[in-house]
Amino acid sequence: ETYSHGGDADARANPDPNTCLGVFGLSLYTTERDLREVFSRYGPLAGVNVVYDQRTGRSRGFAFVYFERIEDSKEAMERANGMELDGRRIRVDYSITKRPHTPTPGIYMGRPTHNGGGSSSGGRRGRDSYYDRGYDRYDRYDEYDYRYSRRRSPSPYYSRYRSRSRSRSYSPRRY
DNA sequence: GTTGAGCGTT
Repeated sequence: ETYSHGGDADARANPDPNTCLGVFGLSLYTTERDLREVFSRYGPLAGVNVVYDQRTGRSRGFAFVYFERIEDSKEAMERANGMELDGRRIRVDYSITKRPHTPTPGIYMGRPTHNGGGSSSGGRRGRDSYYDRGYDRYDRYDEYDYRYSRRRSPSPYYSRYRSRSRSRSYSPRRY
């Protein structure tokens, strides 16, 4: 195991049934639209989210599919796990994480600090406790994050390539 | 069509 969390390893191996499915082993060229086509066969979806590499903009090869109903996600998990998609055999399992990380608020939300300790190393600052509570609070995901995660075109890879070749198409061909 | 196995802040 690459995970040193001990008890969490079991939760990773056997996630509880959930409306959020993790889909792994995807082709780099499988888009959210492709996943939507496949997984909407099992029931209405609440959202689809391919995880992209922040630097390259390419797919990292896994995605999250959200169902409205848990019965549908169960069926999708059983039927779509191991299916071939874009030449890859995909793995489908209940997600252990529910949603992307909560963005940093940028302001201090913690308890007021009294300058008594002033330790730069130790202890738990107010910021940490804010994050801890934030996770629990938003653990039950709502429609808040999927609405605006859909606006971007799935392939910045392509748009870069397109604009480049487009500017080149005006130069004359030779030889 | 840079692959592995991947649980997420575009």
